[in-house]
Amino acid sequence: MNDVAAAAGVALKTVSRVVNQEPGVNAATAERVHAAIDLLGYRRNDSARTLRSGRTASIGLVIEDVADPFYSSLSRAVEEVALRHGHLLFTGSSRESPERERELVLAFCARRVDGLIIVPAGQDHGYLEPEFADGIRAVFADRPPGAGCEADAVLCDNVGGARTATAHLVAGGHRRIAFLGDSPTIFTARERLRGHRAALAEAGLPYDEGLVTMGPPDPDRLRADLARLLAAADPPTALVTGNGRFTVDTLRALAALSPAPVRLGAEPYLGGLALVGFDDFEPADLLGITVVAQDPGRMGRTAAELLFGRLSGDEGPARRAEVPTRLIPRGSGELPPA
Amino acid sequence: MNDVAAAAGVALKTVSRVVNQEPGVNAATAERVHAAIDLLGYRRNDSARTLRSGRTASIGLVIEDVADPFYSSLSRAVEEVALRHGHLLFTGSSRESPERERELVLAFCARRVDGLIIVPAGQDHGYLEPEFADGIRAVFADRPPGAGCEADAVLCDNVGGARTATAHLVAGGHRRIAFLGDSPTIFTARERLRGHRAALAEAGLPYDEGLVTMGPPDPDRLRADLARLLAAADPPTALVTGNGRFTVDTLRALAALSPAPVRLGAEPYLGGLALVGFDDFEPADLLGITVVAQDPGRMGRTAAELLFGRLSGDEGPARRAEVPTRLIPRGSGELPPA
DNA sequence: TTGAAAGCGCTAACAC
DNA sequence: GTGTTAGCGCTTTCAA
Repeated sequence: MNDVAAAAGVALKTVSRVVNQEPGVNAATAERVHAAIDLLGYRRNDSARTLRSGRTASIGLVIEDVADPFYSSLSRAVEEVALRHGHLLFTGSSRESPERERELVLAFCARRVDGLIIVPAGQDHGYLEPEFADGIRAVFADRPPGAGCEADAVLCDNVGGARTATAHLVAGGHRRIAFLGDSPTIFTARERLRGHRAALAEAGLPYDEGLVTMGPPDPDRLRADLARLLAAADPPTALVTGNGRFTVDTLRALAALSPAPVRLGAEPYLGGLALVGFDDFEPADLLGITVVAQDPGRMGRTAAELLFGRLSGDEGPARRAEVPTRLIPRGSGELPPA
Repeated sequence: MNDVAAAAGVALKTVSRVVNQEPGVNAATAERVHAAIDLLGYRRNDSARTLRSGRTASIGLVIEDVADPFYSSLSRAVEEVALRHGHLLFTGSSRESPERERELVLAFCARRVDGLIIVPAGQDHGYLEPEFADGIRAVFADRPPGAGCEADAVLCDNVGGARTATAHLVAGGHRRIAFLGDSPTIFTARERLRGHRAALAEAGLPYDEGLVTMGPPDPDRLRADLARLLAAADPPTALVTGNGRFTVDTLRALAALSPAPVRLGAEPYLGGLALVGFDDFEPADLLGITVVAQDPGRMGRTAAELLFGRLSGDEGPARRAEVPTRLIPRGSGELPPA
């Protein structure tokens, strides 16, 4: 900037004004400065700008795994909003490790991001306290912050969605409905189970623990659990799967267990079992799978807009936003009990 | 840092040494400094560190779209390697716009990232010249840099993979094989078509332009093209689809066009049409779709490792790495001609 | 083993 | 409309 100023025969500050498009610079002077900039190939150093102004024009996003379609859709939406606000985006995957979540968040904070969007893996966010005191803002997405941490959160209507899924099957005449969910350590998994139970209770159906299996996504375990369920004296006639990955893995397991070839569409499906998946996934339409769809794009957008609201001075108590779900019937959830 | 130094009764520089784990600090002194750090809740400001030292310990990744499974897998691999090298990752999606690609890259450069991994949308990378001169390193992934830009690139074996796909169908007895690809403005689409043509030529089969449709991913266009192909006097007996999105959209179109219910597995499939898709996608196994799989994770890892090699002083001429493909037979590609 | 001083490239605050 | 000065928080260099 110094060199540019010298080349243009003006003061440093004038160059700064031109570069930042501040008003109050003579057009002719600005022209000379621009010429000098082009001549010298000058580009502003944002690190210095950041250091001086205190704002980095960047935000950090911590998710579970970029390669998971749910989170990558969320990422895209966040990226979109960030760019519209002139901010750049740091991304990191926690891989469901509280340790990594913390490291990533703190690394972003050390870079002095203006704000954070966090899909928390851990339950304790006390480590954010000093950052909050420093003025960093955070919005939690998909899962709430740990107890004692006052921060905005954007959540899916997990209970309502799961209730809808189960109620849909109940309305179709099913009485024995199995629930295959993620590990109960995960917030969304617990909430969805709650919704499932609520639907059963509303229908006056008993809650049978033998029809519930929850655990980390391990195809082998899932297949074993499913085989056990189906071999029982009184097997389920329908399944509710707790997220996109579980739905696909369940289909794989069923295909492996099924004697007859698997068929697409609204035909008798997978040995007559009905299925409703929580969370939509790419070719669920081709597979004829009924789902309760989430809206990761909307979740990301909502979280990002909430964050930028905070960054532009919106104070006030922590907010909770809830993103609705939508039942999409495609055949598998409309099969009558065998 | 000043405050910490005062609290610990040492000089600023000593705090710096402790924070950076530089050798040559008395254990007792370090202890006092640590105590002061904890007491004051001090965290280093990386912006200032960056400004002074000139290294940001961050890299920028520009891809086409985070929400595309191919690129999100690539992202995850890059992220993994970056973290292992103690670097943070800026991510941005160009959305196939050369304009946006350029803006993102330059924004990352203004942040003084140490290096870049770019999936280029544009053909002209002259704008990188001054950045290269400044010491920024770039590795291109999935597509090569525009002419005149000397930079490393990690590419998929597009020609070989497409040749394998078509040759596989030829070996199965097919003589009329349609190719449904992405817009010819895209490098990979052109290369894959080349591979397809090479396989036809090697089999002594004619190249029929009427069996090729290329264009941006638009389901309606694809369906119209497919309807036209199938209604022709001499329709194809097999299809090669040019990427994951096209494969799924082709299946959708076929399902819409098909009078009979669509079936999965090795059964007569989609009116007897055989299909090999370029690029694997999540439940292709469930759908029984034969594919030539790419390896986005390996591509991302290779690109990132190449970049970090450069960052640690590896000079020398620009390199090209090629990531192999793998044919995965699942039924749809093994159907005989109708 | 520790410290003092200079300065990275920029913007804020205030002259003129 | 333009310039001057100070200083953001750190690392580098050199001295003790």
